[in-house]
Amino acid sequence: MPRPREYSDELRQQLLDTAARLLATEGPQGLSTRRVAAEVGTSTTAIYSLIGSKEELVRQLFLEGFRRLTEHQEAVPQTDDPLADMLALGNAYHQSAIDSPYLYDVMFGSPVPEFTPTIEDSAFALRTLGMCVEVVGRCVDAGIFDGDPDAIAHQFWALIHGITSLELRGMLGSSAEAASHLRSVTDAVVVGFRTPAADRAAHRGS
Amino acid sequence: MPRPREYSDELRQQLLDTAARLLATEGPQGLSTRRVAAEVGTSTTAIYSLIGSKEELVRQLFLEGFRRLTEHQEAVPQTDDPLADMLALGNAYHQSAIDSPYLYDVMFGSPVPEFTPTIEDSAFALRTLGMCVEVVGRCVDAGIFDGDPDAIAHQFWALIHGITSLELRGMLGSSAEAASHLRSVTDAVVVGFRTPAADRAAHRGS
DNA sequence: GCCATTTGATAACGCTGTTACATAACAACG
DNA sequence: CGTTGTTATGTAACAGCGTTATCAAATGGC
Repeated sequence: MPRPREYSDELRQQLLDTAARLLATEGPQGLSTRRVAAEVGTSTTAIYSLIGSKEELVRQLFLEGFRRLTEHQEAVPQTDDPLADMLALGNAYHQSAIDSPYLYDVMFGSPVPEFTPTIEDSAFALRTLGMCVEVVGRCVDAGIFDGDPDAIAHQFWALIHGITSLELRGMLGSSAEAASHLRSVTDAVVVGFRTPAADRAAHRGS
Repeated sequence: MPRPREYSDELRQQLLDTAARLLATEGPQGLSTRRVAAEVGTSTTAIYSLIGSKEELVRQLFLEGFRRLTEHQEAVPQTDDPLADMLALGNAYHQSAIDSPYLYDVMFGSPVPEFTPTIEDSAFALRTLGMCVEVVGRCVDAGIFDGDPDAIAHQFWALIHGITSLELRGMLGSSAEAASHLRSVTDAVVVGFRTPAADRAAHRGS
C-alpha cells in the first residue's frame, strides 16, 4: 500500500557526511539545515525525517568525533614500555584535535547553541579514556606510577586537553611553542606521577 | 545645531550589564539583541549606535571576563611562600570559572557564533597570566622550580584550564571528584617542575 | 481504474542580527 | 519666533535561521 521509501539510510549517511564536511571546512557557521540539505540535493524535511533535528544532527557529529578519536588511539602501537605508550597516546590525542579543530570544538566546546551534550553523551565520550586507563594501569603495575589508574588517566587527559584547547585558541603561541609546552608539562607531570601521592602532598607549601 | 545626545554612557553600561546578566542567568541562548534592548527599555538601534554589533557586545563581555579574572587573582594575598601563592592563584582561577561558567565559556569557548576573539583579544587575555608568571618567577628565584618562568606559568595555566574545562562539561564527575583531581595533578606537576628539565627528559621512555 | 496511504517538497511561522527609513527633538540663525 | 539643518532613535523591513503544517505526487492493493 504505502509508497516505497526514498529516504534511505544512504541519504541519511550523505546528510551526516555533508554536515561533517561543512563543519570541518567552514566551521559552525556553515552548518545550517538548509545548507546541508541543499548540498545533498534534498530538502530540510529529510533531516527531520531521517535524523530528527539539528540538535540530533550535531549530536551525531559529536559521537562520530569520539569514535574517530578512539580509532586514532587504537591505531597507536603498544610496546613493552607502558610509559612511552602513554605519551604516544597523548600525542595521538593532541594530533587528532589539531587535525580537526572544528570537530574538537563540537566535542568539548559549544559552538552550536542548539546542541549541548547530555549525561549519556558525556558517558559515551568518557569511554574514549578506556585505552588511556589501561595503559596507565600497566604503568602502575610496572611500578612506574603510584596511584589510582583511573584518576591518573583523567588527570593526564585533562592536561593534554588543557594544552590542546589553549593552543587551538591561539593562546600558546606558534604550534612549535605549543608542542614544546606539551612535551615539557607531560614530562613534568610524569615525574610527579612516579612519586607516591603521600610524598607529593608533603611537598606542598614547603 | 545637532540634537544633544541621549544615548549616554550610562545607557551603554546598562546594555553591557544587562547582557552580562542575561548570559550569566540564561546562557548564550538568552543573549539576543532584542532581548537585551527590551530589558533595558530601549530598541536594538541603541546597541548598534553605542556598541556596534552583537559581535562587539560579546567582545565586551569577553574582555570584562578577563578583567574580573585579573581582579580575582590580584585579590589573592601574597605570602613569603611562593609555591603556596601559586597554588592559591590556581584555586582562585578555578573558583572564578566555576562561579561564572557561561562567562568562562565566552572566554575560552565559542558559545556565541558571532564572536571569535581576534589576535588583540587573545593578547589582552594573556595579560591575565602576568601575575602567574611573577609568582612562578619567585619560585624559580627561591630555587623551588627549575626552568623558564614564562613557560612554566603557561603550562600550569593549561593544566588548571584543562581540569576546569572538563569539569564544567561534566566529564570529571562530581565537583568533589573534580577538586580531588585538581589537587592531585597540581601536586604532581609541581613535583615535576622542581626537577631540572634535563632530568625529566632523561626519564622519558625509561 | 480507483482508493488508501505514505512520501517529501513548498511554504509558512517565529525567531535571529542587521539596517533603511521616518519621525522627533534640539541648536543655530535670520 | 520661526525656519532650517543636524542628529537621535523607534519602527519596520530584510535575509537568514530551525522547525513544521500542508498538500501534491507517487505507489501497492483491490
